[in-house]
Amino acid sequence: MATIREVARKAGVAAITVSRVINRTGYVSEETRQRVEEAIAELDYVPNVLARGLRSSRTHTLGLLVTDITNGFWTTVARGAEDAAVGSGYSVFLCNTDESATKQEQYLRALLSHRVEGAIIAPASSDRTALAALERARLPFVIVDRRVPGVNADLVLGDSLGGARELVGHLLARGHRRIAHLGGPVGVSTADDRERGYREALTAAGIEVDPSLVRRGDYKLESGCRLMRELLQCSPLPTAVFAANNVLAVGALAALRERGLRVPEDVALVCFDDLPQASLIDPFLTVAAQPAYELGATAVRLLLSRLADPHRPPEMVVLPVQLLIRRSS
Amino acid sequence: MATIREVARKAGVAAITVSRVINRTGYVSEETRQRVEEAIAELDYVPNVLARGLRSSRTHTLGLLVTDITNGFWTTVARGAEDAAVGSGYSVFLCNTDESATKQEQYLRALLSHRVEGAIIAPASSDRTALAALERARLPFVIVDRRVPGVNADLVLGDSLGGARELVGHLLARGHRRIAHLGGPVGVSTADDRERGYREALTAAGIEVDPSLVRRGDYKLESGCRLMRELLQCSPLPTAVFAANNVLAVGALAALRERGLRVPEDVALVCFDDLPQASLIDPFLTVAAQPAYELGATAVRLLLSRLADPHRPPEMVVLPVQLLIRRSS
DNA sequence: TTGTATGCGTTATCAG
DNA sequence: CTGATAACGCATACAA
Repeated sequence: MATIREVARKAGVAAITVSRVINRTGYVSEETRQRVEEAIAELDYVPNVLARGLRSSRTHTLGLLVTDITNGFWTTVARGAEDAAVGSGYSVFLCNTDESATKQEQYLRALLSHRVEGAIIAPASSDRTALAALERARLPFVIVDRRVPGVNADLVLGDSLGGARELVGHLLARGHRRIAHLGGPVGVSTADDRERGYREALTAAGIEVDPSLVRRGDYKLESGCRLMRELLQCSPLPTAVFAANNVLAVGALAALRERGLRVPEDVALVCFDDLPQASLIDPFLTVAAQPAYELGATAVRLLLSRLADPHRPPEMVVLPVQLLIRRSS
Repeated sequence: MATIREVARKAGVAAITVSRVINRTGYVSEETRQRVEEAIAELDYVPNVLARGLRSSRTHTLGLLVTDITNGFWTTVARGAEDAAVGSGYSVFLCNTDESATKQEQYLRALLSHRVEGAIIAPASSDRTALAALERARLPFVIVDRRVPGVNADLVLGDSLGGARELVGHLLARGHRRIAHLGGPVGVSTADDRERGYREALTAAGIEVDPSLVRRGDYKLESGCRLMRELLQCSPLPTAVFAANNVLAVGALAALRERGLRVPEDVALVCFDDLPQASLIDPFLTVAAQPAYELGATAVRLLLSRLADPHRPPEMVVLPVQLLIRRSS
């Protein structure tokens, strides 16, 4: 691969002049610029970002850690983040932690090692020490989707509490009284908030929460399937189920089918997060859709604003969720 | 951030000794190693991959270009690739070209600029000049999912032709005679092969292909919707539809619903590529599932083997698809 | 408007 | 087993 010096020699200038042409810094005469650009084209010159980053400590790169790359919610967050970043001249390293604290740690090291200028993190664990490495390294970061207590960083969330209340309120309005909850990981703020919203909605309606109808697992398919199977042991059966996210809901559907139960005829089902493809397919679950694209884009905006002003106080942005009512409930 | 020299000073050794400890190259006494590792831990030292890559031109990084990050097929390919890469000490830059030749070009430049050691590419266009930049830069690469005529590179494909024949064969066995085809982009090998398989299966069954039942678009939701609407103008209506991929199928479903038609009662629908979540939901499309994870993993294996032996002749690997028969057809 | 000297953090090379 | 020196490709600081 050609280097900046080879380009310079071909164009009959010094390397720094080529640098100035590429980066549009400083003055270069029109004629010189022409010659340099020709030389660049002829040699297929591609600047070496390693050398550039090493010298300038500006890598124009951000990191994004998501917890489940196969979930449409997260790929949409990623697209929102990427579009916002590219629009500002940054690229994004997309990393999938799979809800694993170990993978999260490895990727955070990798991001530090690549000298990204900032990171957007959906924390796999609520343990704030997991982010301590970033703080020690003074790497600016934004937390997305989940609160982590005691971490002093910008934060972008969907309104889990409000969304859960609305979903359960929707079921109540349809006449359901025996409503179960399939919850996510204990300690993950979205899961905790959604359970709280569920409880508050029931209590406000004068319904006592039946502890046997509240199950917590993790945000995985198997969990949804297993917890739903457990719920189906209850008697009487719940008439409706509120799943804490889309993956849990799909797992629950599998368990329901297994038992020959139809949605919504036999059991109503609602969940957090949209099912992009399935939304076009029966049974059309009612969902509380988070603005995933905006979550990603907002996180990048906050991060870039922090890079510009490292001393501004941390912000918390809570984006509203949208209730998409479909025929299932 | 601490540098290797600071670690060296703290441990009372030369920088190169720290390097040897980190990279497990050369001999270091057990006692020295201990001291160095302590210093690394105390200083939170994270090696700078920019400097490392600059000096050694080994970045331990691969690039992966996919055409649609929101499609579960491609996220699964990415996971397969990533697992295989990480297992061999590589990390992967995941890039989403969105089927756009322009984005593909930008990302290829970015990969060259980051000095990745190799790339895995799902070509957004069948234009081989799009890959010329890689050949000029002598960057080893593997093509995945789609053939590009005239490119001399390793290739990993699913069996589009065979899978299409099987899917259409399945419909024929169910008694369908008027079968439509929703095809992908003209010139994209998967789309071309699938149309060919469709035609061959019909011809072999003694059925003449009705040109008005064959529509080609791109692999986007809108395309599936629009083409299906067009098909619904035909008279008599087709009794079955073969969509060239999962996204087209979902678009087709939307158009069918719009017209109040049920799947499979009114129109049978089959497609290429699985619908991971929707598979648990009605209407349970019969699909030809490609081994997406293995496609990704195989591509990485081929790429790494090429890095080890740049002169071995290119290989072509065709992985079989699996017919998942569900109740829709 | 252009150029020279220098160093970013690491590892290759050679020396001991 | 350990170290000194130089160089990777580029951009900063300063000079002309």
